[in-house]
Amino acid sequence: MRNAEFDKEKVLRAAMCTFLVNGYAKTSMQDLTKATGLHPGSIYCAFDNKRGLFIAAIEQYQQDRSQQFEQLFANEHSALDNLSRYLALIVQEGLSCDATQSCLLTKSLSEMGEQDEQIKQITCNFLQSWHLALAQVFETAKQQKLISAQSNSQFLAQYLVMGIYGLRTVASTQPDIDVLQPLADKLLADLIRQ
Amino acid sequence: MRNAEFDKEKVLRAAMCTFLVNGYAKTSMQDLTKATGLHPGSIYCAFDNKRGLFIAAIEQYQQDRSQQFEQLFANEHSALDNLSRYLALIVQEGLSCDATQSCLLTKSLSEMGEQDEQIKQITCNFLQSWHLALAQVFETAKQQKLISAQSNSQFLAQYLVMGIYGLRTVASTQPDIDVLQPLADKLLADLIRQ
DNA sequence: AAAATACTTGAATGTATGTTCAATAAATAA
DNA sequence: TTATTTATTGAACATACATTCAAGTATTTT
Repeated sequence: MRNAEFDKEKVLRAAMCTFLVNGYAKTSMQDLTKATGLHPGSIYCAFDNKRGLFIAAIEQYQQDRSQQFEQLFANEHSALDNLSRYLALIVQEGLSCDATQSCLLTKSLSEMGEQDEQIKQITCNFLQSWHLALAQVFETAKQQKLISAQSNSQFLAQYLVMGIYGLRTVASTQPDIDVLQPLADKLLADLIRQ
Repeated sequence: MRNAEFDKEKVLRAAMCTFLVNGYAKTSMQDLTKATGLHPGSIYCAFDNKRGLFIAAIEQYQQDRSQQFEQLFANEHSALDNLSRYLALIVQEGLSCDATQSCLLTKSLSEMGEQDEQIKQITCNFLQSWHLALAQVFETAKQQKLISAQSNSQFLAQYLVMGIYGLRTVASTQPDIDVLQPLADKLLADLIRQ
């Protein structure tokens, strides 16, 4: 027996960044060996092929984002304050003009959803679980009497998801705080309005 | 002298569809010769190279969309009715599950914006002119006293742009009328609210 | 009609790519 | 220690790709 020498999470995050900057198709194995420090054979041994590494990177991405999400919402603050902080974070990411801060799930879905059914399934499932997590936040807001008891948490979460997708795209054309912050503010206001 | 034998607009729309389905990187010259009916040499003669054909296809896309937009809004109906019809169209496109109905500008920006500055500029400019056209619609709504005179048309258009970006992404994960229509309805309602 | 011009054809070219593999090294088990 | 298993190395491979080009064809100009 012999264990792998490399740190799997580090390798996956390096691959993740490379895929985020170049996209899947334009990321070469050479890019990946440079970014991860692994030789081709090691990548094929550990992840089967380029696509396998990509899928593993997507899964790592989801895990990292989920953990970040839980950390942000795991407190006793008002759910709406947490939502506000969450949107501020997304605005910040948009301002950074850093491709490694954008969403690997939507980017991959946009690039490959049409041609790779499995990757479409994986990304859609992860996006769906994000939607559900947001719905939970609105449920909490309801319990905290911050929004009307008649509110449809599911729907509000869907609307917020839509808004965040849109906000990220706007950020890619206008990474400007004076553009993004008012949009985020109105989005939140429209969500909590009775 | 001798004129090209092919119909340039037809060729560009065929290329457009191919790029929309496969993305730029995964569209091969072979795909393009098959889709357009042109031989490689003809493509290189008319458009320089694959990238030149891509840029020409983007420009054709913008022209087609602008024309469609103007047709939809060139009437004496209420500006809000026109907006409502416009959103219904976008919902329809989302339901179609047809990659050729999605937005070539945002898709190209997402795929290549990080690596090709010129394509980033072109797509951002076209998206910006769309934003301006929508701002004009809100100006009209203001003149028609359909929205408050204090409304910021520029901002409302930006918010609508954000919503449409988001709606299109939601459609790619859930092409379901029961998901998309309520989102479009709330988006419009939030726009015209005082 | 003849010359000139410009488009069309499709095979050929060189390059870049994802992948494989045999040799080597390291770790564990017997 | 020895045997066995598994990871690492990096050169080699086959393929697929964007692009070129020389020959052929059609149209216009003189």
